[in-house]
Amino acid sequence: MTDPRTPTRILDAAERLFAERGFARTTIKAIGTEAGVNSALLYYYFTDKERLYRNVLQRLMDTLIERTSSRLQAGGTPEGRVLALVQAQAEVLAANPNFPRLMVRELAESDAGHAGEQIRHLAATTFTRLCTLVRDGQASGAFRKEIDPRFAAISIVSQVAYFFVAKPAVRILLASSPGGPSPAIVIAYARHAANFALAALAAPSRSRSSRRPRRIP
Amino acid sequence: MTDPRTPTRILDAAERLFAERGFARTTIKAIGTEAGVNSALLYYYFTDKERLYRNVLQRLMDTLIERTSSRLQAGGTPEGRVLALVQAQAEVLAANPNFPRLMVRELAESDAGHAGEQIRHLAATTFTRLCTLVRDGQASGAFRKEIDPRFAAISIVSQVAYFFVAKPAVRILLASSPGGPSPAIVIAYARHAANFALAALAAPSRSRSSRRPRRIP
DNA sequence: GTCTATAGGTGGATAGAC
DNA sequence: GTCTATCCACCTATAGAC
Repeated sequence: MTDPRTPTRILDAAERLFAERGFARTTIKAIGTEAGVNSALLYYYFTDKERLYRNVLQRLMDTLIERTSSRLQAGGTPEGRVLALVQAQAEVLAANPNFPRLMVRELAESDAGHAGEQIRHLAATTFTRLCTLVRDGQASGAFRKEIDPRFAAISIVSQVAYFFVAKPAVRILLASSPGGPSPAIVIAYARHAANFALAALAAPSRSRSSRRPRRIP
Repeated sequence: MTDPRTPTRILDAAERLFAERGFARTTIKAIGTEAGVNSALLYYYFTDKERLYRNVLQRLMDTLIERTSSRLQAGGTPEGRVLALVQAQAEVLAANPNFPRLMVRELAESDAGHAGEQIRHLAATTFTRLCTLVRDGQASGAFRKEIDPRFAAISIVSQVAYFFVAKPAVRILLASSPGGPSPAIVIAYARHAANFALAALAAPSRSRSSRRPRRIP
């Protein structure tokens, strides 16, 4: 029985299991069972386990890039664009809970990773884009100039990314349901993160000499 | 030949390999070789692979707790204490590069983790402590009251934690050496992160009506 | 305490029928 | 395209000599 949905089924199952258990602990047989197909089929479609894994990652990255880049076209003030980026990032990660887990595993794997190159490149691209954005804001006078834009980019991305990675711990702090924080909380957090970043970046209003209390040099 | 340093050697080797490759991809034989001892000895000292892993994690967590709690006794202003916490966290993570990797793996593993409970508890404790600290600052008027202290705690921890997790990507952005960012950069980043957080938290100076530009409600 | 040898189990991958 | 059966490599864990 030829079923055109078989490859998709396999990818879906593989994505779920790889994210939950990691590459090594996930068996081909388990993926087959989860997908409801015979495990020998995985070889027919994806040659071997390694390639299957990379396919999973690639599919995830494609949707990520597609969904964010459409949200980032709109110009506007630097503040508005930072805001849009943070929210787009939060939305995508919230919609694909498997992505942050897989991504973080790859990052943790450093050099021994399966798809380290793809992932590192993606992360670096996000950082770089944000970095430019912060520089623009500094040039326009909206953001404080003493901040290193590269560091700022890391700070901003971190807030959102880590929220999803550390979900189990966050769940305890927020006393939220076992399935992770509710969509409402995720949205609230994303808004908080954007505000937090903007408040940190904001140039002091040119009003007074007593600018801003105690910061270290 | 009885050698009292054997258990330590094993733990050191195991820590390195588990952090690099993860639990499943790390073999008992590889640990033995790395430690320069016969692999059967691992069973003599640690019963089985699972327990060895938990011992590695436990040792790491003990040093983490010890080093940070000593740094956190000192009272002071809320700003000073946030500062101290961020820097202590950065120092410990920088000194034990294996820790963030192992920790993040466990977090990613969600429920299927080997030592999930320990790790989640540790993370939650850190969050909770910071959370209280932010609340104190809000009570004293040093920090803005509209911020949810739990969200703030997540934002603050994230900046530092993610920096170490995403090292490979950060490396590209910062164009730093293959061994990861230099100590000087790590210190600089830690200072940035503390400032970033404090600037975001700081209550607006009670000077003017035009407080702080464009924040979303 | 340390080592050798090996049992026993698991999982990736292939051959070949349908 | 899909399934059954199976091979083979590898790894955990133990038995037992020294």
